[in-house]
Amino acid sequence: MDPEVDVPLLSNADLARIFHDIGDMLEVKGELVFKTVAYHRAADAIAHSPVELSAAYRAGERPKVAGVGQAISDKIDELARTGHLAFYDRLVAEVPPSLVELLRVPGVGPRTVRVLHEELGVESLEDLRQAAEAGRLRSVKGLSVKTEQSVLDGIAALETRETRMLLEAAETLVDTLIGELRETPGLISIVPAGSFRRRRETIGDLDLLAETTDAAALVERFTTLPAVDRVLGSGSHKAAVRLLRGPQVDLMIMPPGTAGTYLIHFTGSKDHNVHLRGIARDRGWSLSEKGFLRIGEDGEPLTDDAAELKTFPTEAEAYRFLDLEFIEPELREDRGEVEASASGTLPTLVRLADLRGDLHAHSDWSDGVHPIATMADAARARGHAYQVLTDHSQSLAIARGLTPDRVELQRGIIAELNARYASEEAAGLAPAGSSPDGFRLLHGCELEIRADGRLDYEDELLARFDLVVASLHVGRRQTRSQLTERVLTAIRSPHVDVIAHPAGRMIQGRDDLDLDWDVIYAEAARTGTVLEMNGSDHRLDLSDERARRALAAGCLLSLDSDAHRTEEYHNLAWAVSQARRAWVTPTDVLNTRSRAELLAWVGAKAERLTGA
DNA sequence: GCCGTTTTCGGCCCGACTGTTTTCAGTCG
Repeated sequence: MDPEVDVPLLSNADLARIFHDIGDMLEVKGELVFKTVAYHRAADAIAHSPVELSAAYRAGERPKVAGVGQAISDKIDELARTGHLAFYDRLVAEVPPSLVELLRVPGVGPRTVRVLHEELGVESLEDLRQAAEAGRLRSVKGLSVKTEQSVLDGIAALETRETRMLLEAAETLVDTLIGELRETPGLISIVPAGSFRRRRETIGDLDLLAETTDAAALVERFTTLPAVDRVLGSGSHKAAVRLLRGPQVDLMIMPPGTAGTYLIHFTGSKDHNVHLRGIARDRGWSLSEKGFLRIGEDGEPLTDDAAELKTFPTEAEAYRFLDLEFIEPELREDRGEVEASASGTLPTLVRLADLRGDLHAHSDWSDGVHPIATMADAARARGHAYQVLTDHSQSLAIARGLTPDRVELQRGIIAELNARYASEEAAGLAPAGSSPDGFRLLHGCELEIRADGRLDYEDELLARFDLVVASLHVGRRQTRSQLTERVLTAIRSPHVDVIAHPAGRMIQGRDDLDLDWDVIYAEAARTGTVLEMNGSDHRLDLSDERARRALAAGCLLSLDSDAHRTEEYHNLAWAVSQARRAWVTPTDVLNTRSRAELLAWVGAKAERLTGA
C-alpha cells in the first residue's frame, strides 16, 4: 500500500505559507538576504502557480515554476509526499514562530528582532510590549526612548489594524481623498497607483501620485486631512498617513512632465519593477522612479546630476525606451508579461465596453432588492443589449427560491416588459445611450446544485429558460470527489450554460470548494459549459490564477455582476479587471457576443449535448 | 537560493525617511 495515500494534499497556498515562513525565519536568523528573498519569491510564484503542485509532484512531475530551483523543488517534493519538511521543523525549533511575529510590528525588522532576542530575551509580542513599557529597550545600543514609543504605537496599530479593503471600498476612499486634495494650489494632477491601480483582489495601503508646482502645500493639506489619525512620515517629496479606522495612505510627488517612470514605480508590482530594472541595467541604465541614469563599468550611475536624468511624461514612452510595449497595470505581476511585451505577444485585454450584456442578476422575486422592471431598466440604461434575470431556484429557501409556478408567472412579466421595449424601439423612443441592437430581458435562473447531487428543476422546465447558470451553495463540506461529481453533473447537463462562482469562495470569508479543478476545466471545455468570473468584490470567482488555467484548458468564460440591486451592476467593472489580470481577451468571453449570437450559442449547446 | 544569447561563479533594484549619528544602518515601499 502506498504510504502517501493517507497524507492530505497540501494546496499551493499551504506550500506558499510554508516557504514564506522559512524566509521569515531565515531573516530573523540573520541569513544572507538574497537567500531569504529567494524563499519569498518562490513562495509567491507557488501561490500563483496555475498547477496544483502537490498533486503534480506526487504524480512524479516537477512542473517548472519561476524562482524554484533544485533546493526548493526537493523541499516541495518532500512536503507533497510526506506532508512534512524536516528542514522546516528544525528551523521552527531554532526560531520560535512567536519571534517571527515581531516582524509585523512597523519599524521592527529582522536585525532589531535578533538584537531584542539576544540581549533582552524577548520572544513574543507580549514580551516586547512589557520590555518597552518597562523602559528596557533603551538599554540596547542603537535603541532609545523614541524607539520604545514607536514600538508601543506599532503594537497598538497592529491590534486595531483593519482587514484589507475590498475593491469597492478602496475605490470609494480613493475618490474621496482625491476630491479633498483636488483644489490644493499648484496641483496639476493626482491619480491612484499601487495595488488598487493593478486591481488586486484586496488592497492594503493606498498610493496617490501627484504632479504639482507646490509640493509643500500639497503635503501640508494631505497630512492635515480630517480623516488623518497619525502622520507616519512626511518629507519634501512624499508623506504617509494612517486614516482613522482606515488604511495607510502614501502620497508621492513628482516633478511635472516626468510621470512615466513614477507611475511605473509606484504602480508596481515590486517584482515587475525589479524585472524592468534588470533589463535597464543590462542596457547600461539604472532605473528608479525618477527616471533612467547611465551607469559605468562599476555598475554605479555616472552622475547624479538631475540634468542627465532621462525622463518621460507617459508610461508608454518609458516602456518604449526599454523596447517594450506598454503593459496594462493589471498584468504587472511579473507573471510573463515583461517577456510577452518584449516579443510583442501581449494579449488584447477585454474591456468593460466589450460587454454586450450580463448573464447573472437577481430581482426582489428571490433575494434581490429591486423589482424586475427596475433591474431591467437599469441594465438597459447601461447600453447593454441584454440582461439575464437569474433568480434562485426552489430549494434555496433562504434566498426565497422560485417554485416552478412562480417561474411561469415571472416568464409572463418578462414577456410584457420586452413587448414594451420592442414597441419603444420601433417608435424610436428608446432612451439615449441604449444599445443600437435594442434591449431584451432574458429569462434565466440560478439553478441550485443540490446536496444530493441532483439539479433543482426538471429538464422540461430548464429547457424553457433562455439561459441557465448553475451554482452550489449547500453541502460545501462534502469530500473532494463528491463535490467534483456534483459540479460535473451540472456541467454535463445540456441545459446548464454557465457555472456561477465556481470556487464558492468569499474573500477573507470562506475558502474555495475542494474541487478537482483540472477535471472541472477539462469537462467544461469538452462540453462547452462556461465558467463564470463573478464580479462581486467579495467573490471575484474564478480567481485570476484559476481563470488563466481554465483558458489554457480551452474553457469559455463569462463576466457577470451577480447584482442584487441596480447599483451592483458596477460589479461588472471588477469582473473585467479580474479578467484582465487573468490575461482574458474579448473572444474568451461569452457575453461580449451580441444577443442573437448568445441565443444561438445556447441553442447549439443544448442540441450538441442532447444528441451526444 | 536562483540564475545565465556576455557567466556554472558571482552577481542579485533603488531611493527616501528615520533615528541615533558625527557618516550610516535599518526599515520600508
